Amino acid sequence: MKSDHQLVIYNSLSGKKENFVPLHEDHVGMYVCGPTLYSEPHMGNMRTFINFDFIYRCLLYLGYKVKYVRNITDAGHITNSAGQELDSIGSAARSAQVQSLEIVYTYNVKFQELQRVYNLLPPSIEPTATAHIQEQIEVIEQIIENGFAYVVNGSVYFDVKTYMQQHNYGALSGRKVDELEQETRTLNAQGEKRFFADFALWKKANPEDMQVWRSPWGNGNPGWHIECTAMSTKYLGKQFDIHGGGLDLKFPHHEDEIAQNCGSFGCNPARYWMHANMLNVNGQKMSKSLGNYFLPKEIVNGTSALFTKPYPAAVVRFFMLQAHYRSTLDITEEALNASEKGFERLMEGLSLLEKLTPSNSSSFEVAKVLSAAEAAICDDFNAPILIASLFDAVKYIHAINEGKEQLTQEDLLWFTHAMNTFVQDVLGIEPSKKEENQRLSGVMDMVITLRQQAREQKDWTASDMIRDGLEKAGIQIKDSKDGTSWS
RNA sequence: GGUCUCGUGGCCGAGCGGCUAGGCACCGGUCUGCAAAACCGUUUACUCCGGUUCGAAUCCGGACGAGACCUCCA
Repeated sequence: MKSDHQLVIYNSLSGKKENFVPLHEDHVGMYVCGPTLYSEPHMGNMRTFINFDFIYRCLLYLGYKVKYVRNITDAGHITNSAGQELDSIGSAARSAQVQSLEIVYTYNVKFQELQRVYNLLPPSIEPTATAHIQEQIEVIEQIIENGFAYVVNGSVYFDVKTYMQQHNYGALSGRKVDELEQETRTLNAQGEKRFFADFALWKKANPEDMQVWRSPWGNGNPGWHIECTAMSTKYLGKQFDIHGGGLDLKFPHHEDEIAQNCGSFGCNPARYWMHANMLNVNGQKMSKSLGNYFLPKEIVNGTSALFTKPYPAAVVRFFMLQAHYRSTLDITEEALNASEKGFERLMEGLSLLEKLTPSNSSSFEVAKVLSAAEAAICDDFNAPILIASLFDAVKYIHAINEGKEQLTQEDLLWFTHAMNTFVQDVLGIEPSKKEENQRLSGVMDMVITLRQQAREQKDWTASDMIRDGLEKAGIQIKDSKDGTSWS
């Protein structure tokens, strides 16, 4: 690790910030629960992926060699909370009258495209559940062998009661099983389960299931949580450094993952559990069931009913990083507009930085400005503080430009390189690329010359007509001492 | 109902015992033919009531309000 600051991470398991010490020096293994591809991920899903992408980038910045695994759920999850069975991938496929494979493939292509648009670094590996059925079966067999699961009528259930004799079920979510029991006792038909809190590791196939695999217990589907245990173990080992996901996965998904890992390999899979908070719309969690969601592509192409205009993906990303990953974030047009302005200010600062002229001496310490940014990264990946420190740096950039502050050639290069690293590599914000349209710029040069002539002749009517006309066409004229520019 | 989290200025959002967060908006200024843009400066705050403390937005207790999880969910 190249930073002077000690990296501190908030661990959901302990509820505290802890010094980060990787299992293997300079290496980090990180597993993040990815999307379920029976529909297109919405903006709330994207926030989680953006947050973990930022965390991934921070770790890389700090000099760690990171193995980042983010799974893709393409196997149907079966639930039977109230005796009602639901295969989400299967249902979507049936209604669309196409094979489930086709659905999953279609959404996967869209998801990959979204990752490019939102500038997410590709994970080291993106394993799919369907390609790891064998591994899942092997983990289940191990759990059975260890006595923490039982087979009933072609299904396999995790035996929470037996598990609790040796392990702490509820360590992550803070749930007590006897409390859970009081809550659920009245509701549900226990069915095949021996104990209400038991959960399915393998579920016997239903006649209408589209996805069915062979197993030692007959044809069926893997349970909802087993894929993550199988894939994280395969690619990162029985224990690794960081396990992340959305806050809503804490219980039961992550709790059950811990149980499965302890039940098969005897240890909690991850040393640090990290949970990203939700994206809210009007104070409520964005979710499919509430119907208050919009898609990441809709905000970019301006087709979301919530917003009056499109916002570049980089602006949306910037907006999200202005809040800490552990806080909820409310998305509104007003807030987005504020971020867009700030985003432009930062970008203009960066482009001005490239044009600064060096001096013989430096009037301030570059290291001090940069240190604040690095400290923010190390303090539980505090993106908003990082951004605030970059705005502080922008003030210095303008001061240098106005001759109020100076930097030597050497310091200026250092400053420039660091700023670009923080913005592009760490925040993952690509500077807005000006579309270099040769023909348009030729025309604009001419129009500006015409207007300049009118101005020199004090023909304000003509000059304002040109200015207003361009404004209507979405081109803004900027007059300054050094001449006129447009954007 | 149970478990938990949160309530910060016009908006979004950091901070989490003493030190300006930041962005946007507002206001003032510089610049300008007038604008716009840009830059500079700047006002406004910690839901309420108690307690601990020399000192609390920050810790403790209570009230009110909001949200999450307990069911697929990032």
